[in-house]
Amino acid sequence: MSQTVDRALSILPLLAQGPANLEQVADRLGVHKSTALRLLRTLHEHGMVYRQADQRYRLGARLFALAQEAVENLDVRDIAHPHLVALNEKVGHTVHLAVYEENEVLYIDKVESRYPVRMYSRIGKPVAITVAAVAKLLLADLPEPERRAVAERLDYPQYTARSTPDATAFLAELAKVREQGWATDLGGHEESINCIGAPIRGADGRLVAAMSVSAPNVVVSAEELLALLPLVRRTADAISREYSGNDPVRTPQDHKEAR
Amino acid sequence: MSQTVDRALSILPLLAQGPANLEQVADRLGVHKSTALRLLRTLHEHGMVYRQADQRYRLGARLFALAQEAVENLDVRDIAHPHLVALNEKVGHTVHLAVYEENEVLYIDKVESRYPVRMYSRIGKPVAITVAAVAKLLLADLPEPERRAVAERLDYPQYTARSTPDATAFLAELAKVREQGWATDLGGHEESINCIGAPIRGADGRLVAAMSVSAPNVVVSAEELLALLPLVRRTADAISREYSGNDPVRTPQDHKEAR
DNA sequence: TTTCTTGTTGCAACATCTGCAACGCCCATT
DNA sequence: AATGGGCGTTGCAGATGTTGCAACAAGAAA
Repeated sequence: MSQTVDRALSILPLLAQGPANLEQVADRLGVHKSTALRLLRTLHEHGMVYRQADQRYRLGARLFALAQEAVENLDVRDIAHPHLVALNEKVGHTVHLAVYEENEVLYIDKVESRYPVRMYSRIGKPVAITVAAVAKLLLADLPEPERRAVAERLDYPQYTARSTPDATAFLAELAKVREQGWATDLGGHEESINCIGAPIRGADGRLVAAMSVSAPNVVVSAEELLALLPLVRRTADAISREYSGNDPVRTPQDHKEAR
Repeated sequence: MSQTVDRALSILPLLAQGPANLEQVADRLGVHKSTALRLLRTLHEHGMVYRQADQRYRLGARLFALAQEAVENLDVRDIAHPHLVALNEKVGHTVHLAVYEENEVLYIDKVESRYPVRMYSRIGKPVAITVAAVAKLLLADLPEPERRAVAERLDYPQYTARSTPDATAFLAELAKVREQGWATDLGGHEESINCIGAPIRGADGRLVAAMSVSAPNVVVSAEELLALLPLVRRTADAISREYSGNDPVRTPQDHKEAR
């Protein structure tokens, strides 16, 4: 749409491959040296490119400062909430959103079941970390040494007969969760409540949050709840996509062709 | 230099603060809606901005990908990382790696403390330039006129009672740092956190980066931390040697494993 | 329904960008 | 020291791309 900006932005992926001097940039852009120079100057003023000692250009610091700032200001909740509501309207059960932070898993959003039977959970409250589906998902994503360290540091309260008994069992469960990409809690926290969860990932593939659908088995059986799994996973994936901004990203070579 | 590109790039930091709609962007940019629209479209085609469900714009995935590459291209990081990890394993405290670029000092790598007490810092984030040990080291290495110019241009926020008060004090501190070849920050940024740093030099003797070890004084006193200085300096020297390729390179295979 | 708000498009005026050619600087070669 | 080549930089005139306007479209609110 805007030729000048288009050209300027095309410089960035080019420099991402490695440092380049003015002439190389001009050539690969298909413009005159002086044009490339002016574009690079503008990029430079904004800190998007950096000029190293040998006068060659490479990507600049502001790029990751920007990315960093954006990530900090990005709230999963904002993005997830409408999806959670939509899911809740479809299935009727309670929907949770949780994040991992400093050895804890916290609920950060919740859409109440439309059925009168409610469960005990609250936004901001730590999750029952050894049994909840969202906790399993979030912990399963930790790098191996930390995962093990956390698992061994935890207490394993026997809420019910189905609660995770100890670190060994928990680590095995985490491995399974990691493998299959989803998690359950079948009566592990409260005897009569089942729960299925799915992961929400950021652009780098790491988990940023996890969501779950919970229902007491007086309303639906565990099997019926599990039938909702594809729906829950699709929702989680939709949130992931929106969160990481992957949606309509074109491949770099599309640009030249489209011009 | 280039108005169009200048405007387009000005949109990015604006969106980094949070999502904005067309009109907000146009207003804050001081241009007509249609102009802003075209700029945003161009940014969009390059994946630099993303349009969320509510039509508002935010920074896009490609920006993050580029930022990622930018960080990876800073190759001191590749070499330093294994050393930083090793040091962290030995002392347990948080280890930072930082570079100077365009009047800023940026963290480009960090290995977290194994203690639960963590400090507020993040890769890609600008360092508190007037107090941080790594900043003192990097600025002390600038040629005299530039060093003075930068020092006088800076603000001197009084984070704590021990923060560097003004340019004069800062220049004196830099002279000392230059002299002794290492630097400290004793409660200058956060009252309870101390920090010791050492320089990493390229083949030409100029600084290419600086590293530091930080610890809250609830864990170790300033004196205990200072006792680690020889170790920190040895680590920095090892990185310098490997980076400048002067010495028998230690363990080439470490890189692949650590990355 | 009407009324507002917000995003989008076509267009004519013109400001901005472009490519050129000449210049200057630095380094390598003689 | 002088010469020559490589590369970055600058001023300029022409023209291309960009701008702001005003009108339109679409959706939300009243």
